[in-house]
Parts: sequence; C-alpha cells; structure tokens
Amino acid sequence: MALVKISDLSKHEDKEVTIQGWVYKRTGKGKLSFLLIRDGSGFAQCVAFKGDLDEETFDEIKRIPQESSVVITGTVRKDERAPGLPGGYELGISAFSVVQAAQDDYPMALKEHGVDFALDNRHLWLRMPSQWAILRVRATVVSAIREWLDDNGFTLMDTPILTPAAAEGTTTLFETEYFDEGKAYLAQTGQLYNEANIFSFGKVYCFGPTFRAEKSKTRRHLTEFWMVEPEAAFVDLEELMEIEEQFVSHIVKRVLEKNRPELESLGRDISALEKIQAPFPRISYDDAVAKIKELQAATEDPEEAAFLEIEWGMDFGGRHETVLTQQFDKPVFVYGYPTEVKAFYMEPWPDRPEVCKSVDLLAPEGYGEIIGGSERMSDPDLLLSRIHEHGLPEEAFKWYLDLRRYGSVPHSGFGMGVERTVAWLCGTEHIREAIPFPRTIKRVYP
RNA sequence: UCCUCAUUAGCUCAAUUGGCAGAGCGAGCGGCUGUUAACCGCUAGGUUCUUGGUUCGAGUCCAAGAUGAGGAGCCA
Repeated sequence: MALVKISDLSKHEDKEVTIQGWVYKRTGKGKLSFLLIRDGSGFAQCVAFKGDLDEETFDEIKRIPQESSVVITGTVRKDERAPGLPGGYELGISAFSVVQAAQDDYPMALKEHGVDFALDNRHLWLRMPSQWAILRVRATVVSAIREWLDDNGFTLMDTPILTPAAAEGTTTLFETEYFDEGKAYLAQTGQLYNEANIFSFGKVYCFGPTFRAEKSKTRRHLTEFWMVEPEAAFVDLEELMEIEEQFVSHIVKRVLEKNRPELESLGRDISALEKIQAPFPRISYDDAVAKIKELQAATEDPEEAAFLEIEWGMDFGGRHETVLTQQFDKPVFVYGYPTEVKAFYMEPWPDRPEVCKSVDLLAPEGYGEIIGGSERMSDPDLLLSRIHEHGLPEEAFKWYLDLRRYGSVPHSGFGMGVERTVAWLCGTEHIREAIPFPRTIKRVYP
C-alpha cells in the first residue's frame, strides 16, 4: 500500500494508504475516536471505530497523547465533515503503530496563548496550524522572489554579512571583534556592494539576513530579518517603480495559487489580495503630506489628530502611513521624500535639491512600508560632499566613490522586507510570526 | 533612551470596599458511534513576579526592584 502525504489524500479516494506524522488533537467518543494528524504537508482527521479494530489497538488510539509520532494505515474517505488542512478527506483507521508516545505534559494547549509564553515555546508553537500556514506562505514568498528576479534578468550576488563600517551611517549595528583588523559589523544592507556588482552584471540582487541593533520595540521590527535587495543599472526612478509593482504583483499571485488553504485557515480576506495587481497608485511626498493634513483636519478624535500632526520635511510615522494607505486598496508608492530624512546616497530631484529621488512602497490595510528604494546618486563630487555632511569616514567609502569615476550610469534599487511582506499577506498582527525563530531586542531564545 | 500597560494553577483569565485562592482549558480516571475549542461525572494541580512597608488581616493599598509587552525615535 502507498505511503502518501496528507496534501495528496484526495488523489487516493477509497484506497488504503499509510501516513506518517504526529497527533495534533485527539477526541474520544465512546466506541469512536478521532485523531487529527499532521505530517508537514497538511492536517487530516483519522477515525477509529471500535468494531473495526482489535481491542488493544483501539485502546491505544483512545489513549495516545497529543504530539505522539505515529504511522497510520487506513482507507481514504471523502467526507465534508472532516476537519483539516486542506480537509474534506479522512482516513478510516485499519492499522496503527506508535513511533514514540509523547509525554503527557505537553505545555501548549490548543488555545490562545500569551506572547511571552508562545515565544518561549517557539520550538513547539511552530507545530500549530496558524504558524504552519504563515511559514508556508513565507516559503512561497521567498521562492516567488527568486523566481521573478531570476526570470527577469537579475543575477544573484551574495553580499558580505561581515562588513567594515556602517553602510548608511544612521543605524546602530551589531559589533564583533575581527582578528587584528579591529571591529567588524553585521550587515544592515548589501546595497553598496550591489552597486559595485551592477557594473559587471547589469541587474543583480542579494537576498539574506540583515541585522539592526536599533532598540526598536514594535510589531514591525526585528533585529534579524530577511531582505531582498535588487539593484539595476540604467534604471531611473520611474522604471524602478514599474519593476517593483511587477515584482510584488507576481509574489501575491504565486501565494494565491499555492497557499489558498493556508490563507483561508488564517481567516485572511483573500479578495483584498486578489486586487493586488500592477499598476499601483503613485503619490508624491508633497501630495501625501497635503493629504494627511486633510485627513487630520477631518478627524474628530483629538488624540488621533495629534498623532497625525505633520509638517513638510518630517518623515512619516506609523500613524501617517496607516491613514494614507487606508485611502487605497493596493500598495501605494510615495516618492520624492525630503533629502534630509533619507540616506546620503540618493539622487537629488532636478532643480529641487531639498527633495530626493526616493520611493517607498506602503502596503494597504495599515501594514505600511514593505519596500524602500531610490535612484542612486551618480555624481562623484556631490556624493563625496554628502559623505562629509553625514559625518561618514571617507576612507571607508573610497571604493564606493570609485564606482562613480569609472563608467557611472543612472541606477536604482530597493530593499524589500520579507517578514513585513509575509505579515501583510497573511494578515498577521506582528512580524515575529513571519519568521521561524524571531530575534527581537529582548529575545534570543530559543 | 523615553512613555504607557501587564505579571494569580501547565495555559487563558476571574476574585465586589482590604475579609476562607476560583473557573474554563490542559493532565489523570470513568462514560458516550460523527467529534469540529465536543459533551457529562470524578481526581490532582498555587512562593498570587521579588523585596520591604501600612494593617487585626494584603492577590487587592504604598515604596523600590525584576521580567515582559507595544508605542515613540529609527527603519525593511
């Protein structure tokens, strides 16, 4: 008889098959016992009738503790009552064997848990359907990212994680001793290296973990997170936005194709995701500020109005992004931020030096920034003066300035946060659930 | 770093004005042939975050501390 995955049960209707997995839940009903089994590919109900089995086996099933690892053989039945993921099919048990009976003190009840308890038990929390669903979506997001970039002429270039100095000069970095060379720092971005790579490969991307030692304690921040950073030569700001909207649309499309049961199990509003197709709306920073002021004036709640206080030149806070994105049912591009609130390497707007050619992509439903990008500065003299203005060590950027001396071209790139994207697509409250083992300012265990 | 909030059974929470420490889930035992967070009966399970103070009496009031959370700043 065939060894099958739960996700394939529907292909074996009325056949006897064997599955290998773990007991997620057990419900006794006298002469009937229900086991909800998970095997990594999904969750399926297995049903034991006392009359179909010898007494010893039925008794063993009736008493099997949650999380025990088991091998079950049975006949696949279509039954609308059968719970599971994808569900709708169940196994009528004919043979049952235990690989290991779990201890009966499994700490995670099949209930809501507080954040602290859930995170202390992350190694076990991962077994629950909600976490399984979110991390399956994450895997699809990652493969869709690579697929789209690989298919659209971008070459993967791995950039270093150990770096000699602050790349952007703004954020606090994790520091480590590096032999006799002094300090090294965990990378906060691979962008500067990618700017070198494009002069050999044209269009490139790096994709890996990124580290920020900022003491950010919000639902949108991790100290270790995954970021994909495409960078392309001969691409200006307008073309960059076109790349981003095609890229994001493709990721959403793949998730809708591959993870519909997962999204449904999470209670995600799928129709909201079906609207995510290029083109996305574009709004200038100037207009966005005007819009926020308008929304602030219309607010009756004085507390909310205070949060929405904004003047031209300020960066957006979380509240600003929320009210702005609520005006759209797709992600929205905000471009042309004030030079002062952005990184040193962004190309100035023609005839408006106080504005730079930057663009952020804000996800709808209040999720906010998932992408930050810009057209990069191509003039070596201006770049050098910016490095001085930001108090950055010129010596560390010598190679970076070289790029502007030998065949400089207009070029652009962006960084997309994987966990923020996954949290948005799954409708998850906090991005810590969008990575298997989150690292936050107060947590490096487990 | 700052602001705000939280901490009671393994988990999620309740406990009136300061007056005997409680429930549901989970666990164990028993019952039930379709459970969907099943249901019914019984049993076990407590340093009420810590230290000090006020009081006849503190889970509750006061002080200090610990731990955690999510907001600001910063960013993806």
